[in-house]
Amino acid sequence: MTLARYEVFMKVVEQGNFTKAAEQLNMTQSAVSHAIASLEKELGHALLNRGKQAKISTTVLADRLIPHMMQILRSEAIIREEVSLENNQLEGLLRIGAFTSAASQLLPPMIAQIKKHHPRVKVILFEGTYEEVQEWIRKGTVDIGFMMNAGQNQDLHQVFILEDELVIGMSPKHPLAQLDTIDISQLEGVDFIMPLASYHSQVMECLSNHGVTPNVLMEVLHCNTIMNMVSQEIGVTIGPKLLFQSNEQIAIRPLKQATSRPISLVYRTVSPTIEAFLTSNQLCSLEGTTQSTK
Amino acid sequence: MTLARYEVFMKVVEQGNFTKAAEQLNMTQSAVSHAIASLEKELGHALLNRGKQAKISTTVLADRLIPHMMQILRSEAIIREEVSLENNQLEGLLRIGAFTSAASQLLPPMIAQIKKHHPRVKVILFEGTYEEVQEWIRKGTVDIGFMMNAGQNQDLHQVFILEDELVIGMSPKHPLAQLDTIDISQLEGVDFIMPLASYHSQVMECLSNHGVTPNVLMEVLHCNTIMNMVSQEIGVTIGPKLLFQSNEQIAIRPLKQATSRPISLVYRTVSPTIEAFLTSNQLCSLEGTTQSTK
DNA sequence: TAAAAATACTCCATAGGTATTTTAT
DNA sequence: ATAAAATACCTATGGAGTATTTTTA
Repeated sequence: MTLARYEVFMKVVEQGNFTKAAEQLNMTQSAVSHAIASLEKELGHALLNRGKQAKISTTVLADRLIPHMMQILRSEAIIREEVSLENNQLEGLLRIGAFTSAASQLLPPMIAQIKKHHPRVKVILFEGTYEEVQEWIRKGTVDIGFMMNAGQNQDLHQVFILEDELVIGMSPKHPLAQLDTIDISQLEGVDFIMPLASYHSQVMECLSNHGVTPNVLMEVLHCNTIMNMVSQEIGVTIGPKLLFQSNEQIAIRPLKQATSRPISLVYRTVSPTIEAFLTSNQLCSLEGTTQSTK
Repeated sequence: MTLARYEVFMKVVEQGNFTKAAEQLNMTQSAVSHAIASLEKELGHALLNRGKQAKISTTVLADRLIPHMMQILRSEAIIREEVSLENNQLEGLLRIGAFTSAASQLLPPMIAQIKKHHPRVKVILFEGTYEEVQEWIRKGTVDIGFMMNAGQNQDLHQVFILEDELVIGMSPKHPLAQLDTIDISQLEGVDFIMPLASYHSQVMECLSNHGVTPNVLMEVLHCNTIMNMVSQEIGVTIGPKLLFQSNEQIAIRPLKQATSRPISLVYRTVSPTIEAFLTSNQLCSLEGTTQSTK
């Protein structure tokens, strides 16, 4: 049994395609076909449903085996990382999951730090919604990721990063920008850009909690589009402070009824690369305990 | 990279000896030597300190790698179990850790049950002290084991089995056997067999808590010896009810100041064999929650 | 008919064996 | 002197390549 076969199999499942998997693994389509065939032969059962269907799909047995194959590959990767550490040159792969605001605001300096201390660590960023990131951490698609309200998650380690606050974002020329703090009721009937982005539900909750209905001009999916709309004085919006804070075209005003939520970095199991990532950013976790960085 | 090399390496570490490891793995000493050498070559570092020392010992790097190698082998074993399950014939290895009383009283019917339902599952019993069993579960030496006071152990699943009570064990002819319940103060000055077995500390605690000092005739390590002494009327003893209950030569009397402790089956990660073991004994666990079997 | 998977055939790297030498107690 | 590990040497299995055929959309 060679470990490589699991890697081939997982890549095929991921790509849904033998040929693409072969390319990514720098091997021939034939080798991939052989690998899968020999794996299936050794286990005595089919792992992939091919033919008849459009796409390749996994059998029920394969679905039960995949988590353990992933576990094996992860452990093997950690072994390689530990060895590279022994060579005073950490090498490895760090897959980070992040939602937009974290990816754009928090991550760049963090990645710079780990790259500075450990240039041979490859970082892959997976960007998605809050829910997707959470799922990726759980499933092991990413090694570590940002989460809101991480709370008492069973067996997840977490490091508190900061409190993210919902704020009003608007053009500095907007009348409301005169005020230091804005009461949410002041948004009643105001021209408003409704975000459909990952924090949509929070904004809705915030508005409905206080029975406020602004004049929703449009609903916009992408964060950048929202910010462009806002800076062009089309309307105001509500969003995480983190998202707006580096955009000098947008004035930020706290909400009197501010709702803030903790953002944490969360991971399932330590590994040398995760440890390196945390320590090069002066973050450390105390066994699932939330810990301040201030 | 073949998985087998990890298995070879782990067996060598376990046996501290290439030749013995080779025997257990049904291969030649030469093959083992090759396997270790190629593993060390591939990783680029020594894993074993040989020569100069009497025994083989692991390097610090090896110590860091071993847990992950074990994890890989465990996952691989689970994959095989899942596959055997697919063949309607569960095959696998179940390593159970138990202290004496559990091993002799609780385990036999349990093992009979799983053997009945799944004859191809091999069961290995590891008998040790409470502390050893606990350590084995933690380190993964055993897959599942009995624990006292399992409490809120971080990431261990547990299934409550029963409350085990400290009781007085004595010959039926002993004067105290007349009584239904015995007050611990009645043991003051009484001829006593002090157990050095795994429950020694509990007995000591029980006695000192109530300031009672019986007349300790001897201190005995083995449970069977203790029971023999007691049944031959040399003295009385204190021990877990579980231990005495099947010995009809020994009268059991509850202590008025009874101290009982919960015994649970505890495991770190599920696997098909563990699941089979639990379900064939009508035990099921609710995610780390203590659950009664009554 | 085009793209993807399977197969036939070949090659060679390596896991593992036998026999022997080297090393450590 | 003895037991255990390393090494030299050999074999065979199977992983991976090229070239080709088969299959499915």
